[in-house]
Amino acid sequence: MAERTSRRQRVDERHRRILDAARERADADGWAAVTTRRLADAIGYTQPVLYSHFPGGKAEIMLAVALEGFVELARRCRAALGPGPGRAAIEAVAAAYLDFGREHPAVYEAMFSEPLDTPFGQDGTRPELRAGFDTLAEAIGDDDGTATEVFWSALHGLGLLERTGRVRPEHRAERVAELAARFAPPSGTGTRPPD
Amino acid sequence: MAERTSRRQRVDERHRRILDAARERADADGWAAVTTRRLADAIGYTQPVLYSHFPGGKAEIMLAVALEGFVELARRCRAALGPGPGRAAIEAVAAAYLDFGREHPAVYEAMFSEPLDTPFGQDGTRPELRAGFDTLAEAIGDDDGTATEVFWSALHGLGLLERTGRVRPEHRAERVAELAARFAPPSGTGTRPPD
DNA sequence: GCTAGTTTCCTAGCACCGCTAGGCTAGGCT
DNA sequence: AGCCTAGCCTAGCGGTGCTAGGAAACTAGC
Repeated sequence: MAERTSRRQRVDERHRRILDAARERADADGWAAVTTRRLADAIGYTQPVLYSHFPGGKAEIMLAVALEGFVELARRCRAALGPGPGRAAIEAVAAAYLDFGREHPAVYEAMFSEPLDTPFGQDGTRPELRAGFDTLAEAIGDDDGTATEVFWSALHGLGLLERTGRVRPEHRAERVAELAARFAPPSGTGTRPPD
Repeated sequence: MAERTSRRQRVDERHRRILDAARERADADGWAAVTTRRLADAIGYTQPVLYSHFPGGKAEIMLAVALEGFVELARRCRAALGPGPGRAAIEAVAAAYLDFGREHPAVYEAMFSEPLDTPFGQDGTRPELRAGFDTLAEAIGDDDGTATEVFWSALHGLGLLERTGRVRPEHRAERVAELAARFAPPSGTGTRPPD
């Protein structure tokens, strides 16, 4: 019995090491640099071992990294969200969101750039994918969903355009402030953009 | 002389066929489906011929497709922009922008998902890359640039999240309306979101 | 201790990728 | 006629994701 537990532990630990190696390498050099051979090398085994953990191959590994990313992103946004809605809360959540995207570009890419067959529409969506969206909705005081979708889109676009150098890097704070001003709830401190 | 012109014409026409084949195949099946072998087959030549037109290989072909995309996207946005700022103009420009992204997903991807070493910051940016941005700025009546960057980010994010199925497809019109309401200029018809 | 069966892992190979070196052929020039 | 150049193709490099099949090690029953 202890024998079997030990075996299970070894398998689990290897599972973790695959995901950690994939995430770190991808965040450092992009998903193209994550190859099955390098990944196998990183964990001290050969390619086929990866397929015993992830039969779907590289795509399934990316999906697993993405799912963990959703949990982490939601956790960070939740932590940044203060007691109630308002511009400060929106800015804090936005900054947390963008920070995550900047720190883990490849995880973020796996989360959002791939079609990801699992449903995302608000009905059948898995709870871990839903938590981040709910936090964004709470930040801007939206209960319909449309405003949250637009707010989220703006965050998503901001992170991507910043990463690919399409917007002025030094104006990041102004953009976050502008975004918060545009999406502050009507009854908040103010709805007009600054300046 | 006519001989040389004819030769030049043949080269130019082949150049065009490469770009057209790449764009069509990519928009239909994604850039991963655009391989140098298939591309060479499509134009009736072999692989090395591609490299006489585009020494940088596939990356340079994608860049060329992207540059043409910038021109077309700017043209469409400009055409959609009415006489002056206002919610209707914003909605029209936003719809034109999103339509382009939906019709040419791979062109759009080449335009914005790649790092694209040519500068994008407002100083040394090539005019064809600048035209679309200027149109967006004009639509929302912004002259600073920050609001335009955020507006553009929202459009960018909307298109991408829509394509990857992260937002409810049937709410597209509501999102565009919401976006226009949030970014309508202060002196416009109204600055409050609808509903 | 010995054998049979299972689990675990690696070797070797497939088809495909982007890309390139080198040779063949056809045409213009001297 | 002979050479030179441009244009194109054949063949091949190293790398990719992925998989079939066999070797080795470990477990269980006697």
